[in-house]
Amino acid sequence: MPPNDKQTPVSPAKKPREKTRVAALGRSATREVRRQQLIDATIDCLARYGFADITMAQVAEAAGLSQGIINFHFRSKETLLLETLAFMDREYRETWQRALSAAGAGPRDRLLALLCSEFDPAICNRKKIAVWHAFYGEAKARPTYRKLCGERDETRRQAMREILVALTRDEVSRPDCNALADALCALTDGFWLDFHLSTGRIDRAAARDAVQVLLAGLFPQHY
Amino acid sequence: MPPNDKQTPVSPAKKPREKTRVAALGRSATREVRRQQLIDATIDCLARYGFADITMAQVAEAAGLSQGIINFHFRSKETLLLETLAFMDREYRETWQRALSAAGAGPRDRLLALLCSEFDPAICNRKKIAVWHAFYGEAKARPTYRKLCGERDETRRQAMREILVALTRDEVSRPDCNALADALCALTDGFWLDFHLSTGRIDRAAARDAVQVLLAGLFPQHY
Amino acid sequence: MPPNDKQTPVSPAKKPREKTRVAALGRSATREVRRQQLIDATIDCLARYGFADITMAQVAEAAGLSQGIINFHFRSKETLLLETLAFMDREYRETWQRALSAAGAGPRDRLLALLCSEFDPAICNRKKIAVWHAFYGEAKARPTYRKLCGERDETRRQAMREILVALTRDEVSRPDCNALADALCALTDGFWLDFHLSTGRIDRAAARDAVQVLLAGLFPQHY
Amino acid sequence: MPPNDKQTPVSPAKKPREKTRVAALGRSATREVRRQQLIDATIDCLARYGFADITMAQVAEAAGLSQGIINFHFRSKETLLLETLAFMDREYRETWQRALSAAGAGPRDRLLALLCSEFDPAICNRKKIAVWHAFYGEAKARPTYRKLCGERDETRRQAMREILVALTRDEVSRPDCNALADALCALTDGFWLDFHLSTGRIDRAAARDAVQVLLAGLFPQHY
DNA sequence: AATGAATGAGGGTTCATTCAT
DNA sequence: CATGAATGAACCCTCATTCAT
Repeated sequence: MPPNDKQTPVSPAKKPREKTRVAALGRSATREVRRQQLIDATIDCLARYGFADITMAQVAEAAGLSQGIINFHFRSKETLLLETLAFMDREYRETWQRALSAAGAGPRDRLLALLCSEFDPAICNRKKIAVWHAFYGEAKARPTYRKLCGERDETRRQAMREILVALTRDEVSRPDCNALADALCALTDGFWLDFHLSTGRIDRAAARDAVQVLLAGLFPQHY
Repeated sequence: MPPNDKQTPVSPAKKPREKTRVAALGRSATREVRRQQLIDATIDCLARYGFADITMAQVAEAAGLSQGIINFHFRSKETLLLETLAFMDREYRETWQRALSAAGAGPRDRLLALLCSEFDPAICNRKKIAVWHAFYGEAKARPTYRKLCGERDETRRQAMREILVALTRDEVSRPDCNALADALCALTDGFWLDFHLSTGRIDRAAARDAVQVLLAGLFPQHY
Repeated sequence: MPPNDKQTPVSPAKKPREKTRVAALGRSATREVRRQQLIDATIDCLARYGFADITMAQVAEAAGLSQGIINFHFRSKETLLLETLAFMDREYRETWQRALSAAGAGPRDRLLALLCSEFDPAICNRKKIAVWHAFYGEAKARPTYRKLCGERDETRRQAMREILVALTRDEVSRPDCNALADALCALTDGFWLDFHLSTGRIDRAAARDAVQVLLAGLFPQHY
Repeated sequence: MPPNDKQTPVSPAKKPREKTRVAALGRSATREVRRQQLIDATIDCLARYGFADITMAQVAEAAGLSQGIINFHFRSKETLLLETLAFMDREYRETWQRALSAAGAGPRDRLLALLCSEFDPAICNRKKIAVWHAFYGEAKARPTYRKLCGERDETRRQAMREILVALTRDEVSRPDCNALADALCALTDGFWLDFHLSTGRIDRAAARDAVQVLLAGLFPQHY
């Protein structure tokens, strides 16, 4: 099971030439529905064409809507892209926070839950990973992107630190939890890059296993 | 010491209007010199403007040359970009291979050398890292990029595997060296992303230390 | 009366800077109207600037539209040029076919009608002739042009042959109708070139007369 | 025998990368030799690429010389083109004038000689005809070309008129020699266009025959 | 709300011309 | 004389954005 998969097709109906393009959802789809529809299409197109080549026409086409509509629902291309990033940011945070909530109070399980949530198919799949890297690629040039992505990581790292502190509370020679948190976060980010660059040489399960090998090495009493 | 630094200014003199733009190097700079000059400018501009916004005019300006010259020395924008990636690929490979050569034969030192070479300022600095991520960001959309980057990683991973096998040869319960190699490679890649997204929260030394913390945990008899 | 004339001015109003350039025809002019508008402008510009120097900016300006519109309605410069040729081809064929239809069944009148239709002001005027020669000039380099022009001529030549066969049916020593058809077709083509290269030294009427002199010499019993 | 043929190859040696490009002719080829070399290459390229697409680089390449040399021997592209036209003009005039000189004093033979000289392979071949039509195509846009081509035709037409006057001196009802001259000149020009647009449907011999059919019809007592 | 024709700035690229060697 | 790297203006085309319908 490589970390991509079903990946919904960009343009479900290849010929939207029939009169009422928008018939499917009805002309009175709420504002929010339309916006999400466009954000989804943006994610598809970003994965498919990349940041450098994506065009508003492609996004509109992928959404089954007309050219001009993006500037109606979003102010500009830049806004659409930013809100797409914001959406992915929310989705990402919710994933690991939900995993933590489900894990209970023990640091051993919480650490595992936090690490494994990185490989949740909802966020860890070819398309989403490609889009994340598209945003990373622009981060240097666009401070807003860097800030958002940086904060996202920092939040997770902070959670990681706290769990590690709890986990190692009773150890005789406590390790540097900050460094460990940095390393564990880097670890999963690195696997994402691996997913992104290789074509199926490693899958989510293998990555998860490798993480556990490391955990077992680091915390033999816990894993 | 954050992992960027001196970063030579893109356009030192903002006024190239004086007659002989090319006077500095002489009109007869060899073909290779001119090409490298343009590749360097491309790296600067990619870091500064990103893949989506880089223009050939910017590159030419940054190189202190005229617009048309790029299509003279390279065939097209695409070619220039590709050769820039190829150049960075060579530089990267040479860095860790040189480090390995210098490390001698012992697996303990070789592993450390390989890991630490990732933090060599020559390749691990804000600018170069930004450029790498710019290429990563386009990898999904441009198979050639993905292939190059993927192969680069695979080569290093293979070296890592061999070292780990040697290192753990005499252990009673040998760990999964493939998984470990994956993890250690992911680890350094993840730190690069950290460097890229955060603004100075971690530096090369800290990352190197964190790696050693991990090594100490994993191979207490060696580190 | 030289074979050009009124030649509508390329850019009637030199100042298209007022907000709604397209106001005259309304923004919703049908697709076909816009296309024809651009083809007409292309004909004007081809006659005025020649194949080597025509630019899409000139055509758009001549049509009173904006630059980008050409690539919206036609795919490329090449397509616009080709469709312009196709339009002139249709117009040309319709002219002589209409003349034949109007001429009745007698070969004597049909021959005269076919020959005279070449001098119909609708197709035989400075502008159109210049455009035809612009296409002829490119025919060697662009097989599509050559093919279109060649077929156009062949169709007419075939009609000419049939008329000549009918005309000479009862003659004792029948001439070579194929050769005659070739010659008569070449004759009018040659007059077009004469119109094109000379400045008013010969006009449509004179050319028509010269053709009749020839006919009288060749078919004294008919003309 | 279609009216093209041997057509010397544009670039005899496909790889002029060997050091001394100019070795063949020697570096000290006289000024005139170089100029003619470039004019010949221009004729080749005009036939091959057309007026719209010919570039100085192609011409230099076809001549086996380097880029910058054209602006050395001719002032500009425009000058080169103009001198190429002048060369072809001279060649053309010399051909029919030589034919006339060889024909003796009798108008019957002179008329035939003048007409047949149009089909002399030296000037009537695919390449040269293509080049002539390339110039014709630009005639409307470039008055100089039109003037040259127009005068060329007028000179020949004048010769034609004088011969026809001499030929018909003793006829009872003398035809309109001006109109006849126009027609006969148009006739051969038309055949050139036919050669140009059709691919081998007619050859020089057939065209010459067709001309003779016409002459026989017009001047039965002479032909 | 939605459409899609229209706009026009800006990009990559070509190419005539220049000029140091 | 000849070379070919270098220049820079101009071209075709793309595309975000606007706006009449």
